[in-house]
Amino acid sequence: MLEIKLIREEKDRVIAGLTKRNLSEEILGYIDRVVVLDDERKNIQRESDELLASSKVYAKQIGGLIQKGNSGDLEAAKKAEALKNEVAGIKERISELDSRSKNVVQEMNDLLYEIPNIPAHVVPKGKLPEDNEVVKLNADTSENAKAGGLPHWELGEKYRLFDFTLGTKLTGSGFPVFMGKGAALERALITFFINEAVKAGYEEVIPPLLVNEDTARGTGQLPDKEGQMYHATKDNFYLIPTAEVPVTNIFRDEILDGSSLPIKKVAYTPCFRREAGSYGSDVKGLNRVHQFDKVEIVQFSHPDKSYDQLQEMLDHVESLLIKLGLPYRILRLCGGDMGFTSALTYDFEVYSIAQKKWLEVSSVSNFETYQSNRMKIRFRSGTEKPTLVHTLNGSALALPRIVAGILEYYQTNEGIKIPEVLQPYTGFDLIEK
RNA sequence: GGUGAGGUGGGUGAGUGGCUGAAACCACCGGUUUGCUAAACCGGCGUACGUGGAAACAUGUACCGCGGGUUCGAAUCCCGCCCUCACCGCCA
Repeated sequence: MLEIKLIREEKDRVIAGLTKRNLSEEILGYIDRVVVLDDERKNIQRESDELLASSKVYAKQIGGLIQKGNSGDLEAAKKAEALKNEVAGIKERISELDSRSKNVVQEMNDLLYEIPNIPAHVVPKGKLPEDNEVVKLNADTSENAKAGGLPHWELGEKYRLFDFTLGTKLTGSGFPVFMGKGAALERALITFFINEAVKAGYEEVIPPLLVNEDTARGTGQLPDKEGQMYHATKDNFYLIPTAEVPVTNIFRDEILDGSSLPIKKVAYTPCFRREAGSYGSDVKGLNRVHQFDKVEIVQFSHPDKSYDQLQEMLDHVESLLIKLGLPYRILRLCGGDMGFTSALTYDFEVYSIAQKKWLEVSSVSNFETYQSNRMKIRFRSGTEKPTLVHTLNGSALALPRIVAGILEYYQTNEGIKIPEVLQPYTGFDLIEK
């Protein structure tokens, strides 16, 4: 969530930034409402603090009087009773203020949850994916370029690499079963991606795949995307939709040592997404599934350095695609297409030559303090006050679409060639019938 | 899953109704002393929000796992939940 301080102090900048997202008037109206509520919160606290202070004084007096009363001073005992009545009145007022305060804070937080992050300066205006800015194109998409061939789902069947029908039997649609060289390729990619990230200075972590409510709230999955997560209701755990959730929450409610920044973590996890409402050619084959593997990189950065770190992450992700030799492009997402919590997002897309469409394989974002404010992830340098860190994350990379891209791009009459960098990991260089 | 013990500041740990935002020690920071280092000594050393202030800072309130309750007054008593440890059961 946005910092209330920022909204108060730089309201114009906040509103100007948010208009890039094409928000409704209603949401923009929340800004003013939040400030009003915050004022109310302050007034309530001021009064309540004063009453609490006076009741503390009374309590001490009463204590003294009761002691005197116990040693026979009837006058004191009487006075104690009188004061008790007085305090009872104060207490009543305090509890009144208390419940008002709870309501105000609740409403304020509810509204703050509805206000998305402020897009960075470079974010283009726009509503739709078409408005995204192509910042790099490293692919030949012309008709006479390498094109055609079988789509990956047919290749998967032909070479027995994965089986959707079997997945449906075991679970339901969108849960593919990888097998044979398909499974080996999957595993090879995971290890390759992790090794590359470790080489780039990321520490590997293996987090839990189920998280509690606090953790899901921390990264904004709750309440915004409740319906997107699988929910184990008996224990009230959520299956993670991305490693971002547990990994970013590692430092929830922590004050980090400023000299430890940036902190870089990489995690491989399966990801679970209900994808309610998706349909059509988007969900064909591996394009969109309910369970998939992903290697995620996460950084906790000093606010002054976070855009340098973002660039570093972009370079890292790009290097993976270059090493795999796949055609790709990089998009800077427009205000309307960007995630709710992000300040700046770059998407990496691989060109599917058989489907003649772009497949998103990575999304790299700087969240600035939007997540860290919610999670209270701060750092301190020397004796300074704690300050919110910037959080960043990106896929490096999301597996199924990379597999799709590789299968389609590297298919030949002899079979599917394995990119050279992967061969040490797969142990074979060709997938044949 | 059952039984028992327990959750206090960065760490160890005292504290069973008021004088405790919390002893003491360790760690850490500043200073004195000192050829240097160490030791010794002195001082400081949580977070959030409010109020005043340009700021340094001062001050009020809250916080002793979390949430309720009892009481004039709760770290301390009561209830619920979470977690940790030990033993038993089950088991990869």
